[in-house]
Amino acid sequence: MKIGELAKRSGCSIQTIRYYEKEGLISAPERTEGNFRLYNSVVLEKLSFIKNCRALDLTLSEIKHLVSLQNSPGTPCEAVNEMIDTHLLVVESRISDLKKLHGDLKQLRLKCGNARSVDQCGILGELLPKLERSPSGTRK
Amino acid sequence: MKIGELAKRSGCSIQTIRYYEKEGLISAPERTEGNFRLYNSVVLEKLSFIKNCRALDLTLSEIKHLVSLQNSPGTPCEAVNEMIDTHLLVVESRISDLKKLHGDLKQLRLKCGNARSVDQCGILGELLPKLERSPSGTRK
DNA sequence: TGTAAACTCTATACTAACTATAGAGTCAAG
DNA sequence: CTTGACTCTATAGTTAGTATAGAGTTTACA
Ligand SMILES: [Zn+2]
Ligand SMILES: [Zn+2]
Ligand SMILES: [Zn+2]
Ligand SMILES: [Zn+2]
Repeated sequence: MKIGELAKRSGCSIQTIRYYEKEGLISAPERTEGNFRLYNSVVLEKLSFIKNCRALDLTLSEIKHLVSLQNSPGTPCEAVNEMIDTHLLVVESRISDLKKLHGDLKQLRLKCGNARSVDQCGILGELLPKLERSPSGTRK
Repeated sequence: MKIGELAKRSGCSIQTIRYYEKEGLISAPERTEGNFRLYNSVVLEKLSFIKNCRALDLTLSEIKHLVSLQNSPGTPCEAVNEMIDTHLLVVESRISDLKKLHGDLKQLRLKCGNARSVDQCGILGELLPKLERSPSGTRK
């Protein structure tokens, strides 16, 4: 199987497959005489594993770690659990950041109805820093 | 005020200020004889505006758009409202993606207790592609 | 006056995980 | 034998900065 077919079957793009190879997530395959990569179906499983991990937003470096763990089957799997736990914490904190952001944006949105002009826009006004507005005769 | 003082007063790093200048978010200031940037306090307001926008996770390109709107005060502010609305949608979809991810991770975490070995890890097992497991005598 | 410290300058490389070329080579069909 | 589809490597771009290197400038102090 050449890289084009692997791409179709795995759902990874050709460039992504070459990128994973360069990053050491999958091993370099044999080549044909003409220097084309030649894959067997085992790599499909590897790519599938990587896709599953990426769907959980694990980083490539974390995935690399998991792959290397798989290659030492006897060792305890504690590190896997810890990785997932850590990852959960990251995701939770991202969610709470985004919720705060969402609240802020909602509130900001309320500051302006339609059809004002830019200089009177309630949203832009809110984004500007709060200044002592000099009421017209005051100076610096 | 030279760039170091501006950095302290604005809370942006020196590199960030130069970066914003390069990206056209703030205008290039005067220079001293020795080619040092010289700022007046107006730029503090501009940086503050940018920081407020970044806190809402608006992109630099969106902020650039807002800045250019501010420079045409007469035009209607509809575009501002639309930007915030669009941004809200993006944030909402990120939140729901992350919630799904969180659920998936939680469930995955349950697949493994402590103290197993890597080859029997429930989490790794879950991440591997589902295969017809050949029960030992079966072949391809 | 000399010089050392602190500051600033530009240009470049790095981050993450790809994507998108350019330009060259390979292969199969007609 | 040529066309088209495929593949190769190397390089640049994406975002919003951060972090250098190496050079020049300014300030403080002895
Ligand atoms: Zn993680
Ligand atoms: Zn408005
Ligand atoms: Zn946006
Ligand atoms: Zn486990």
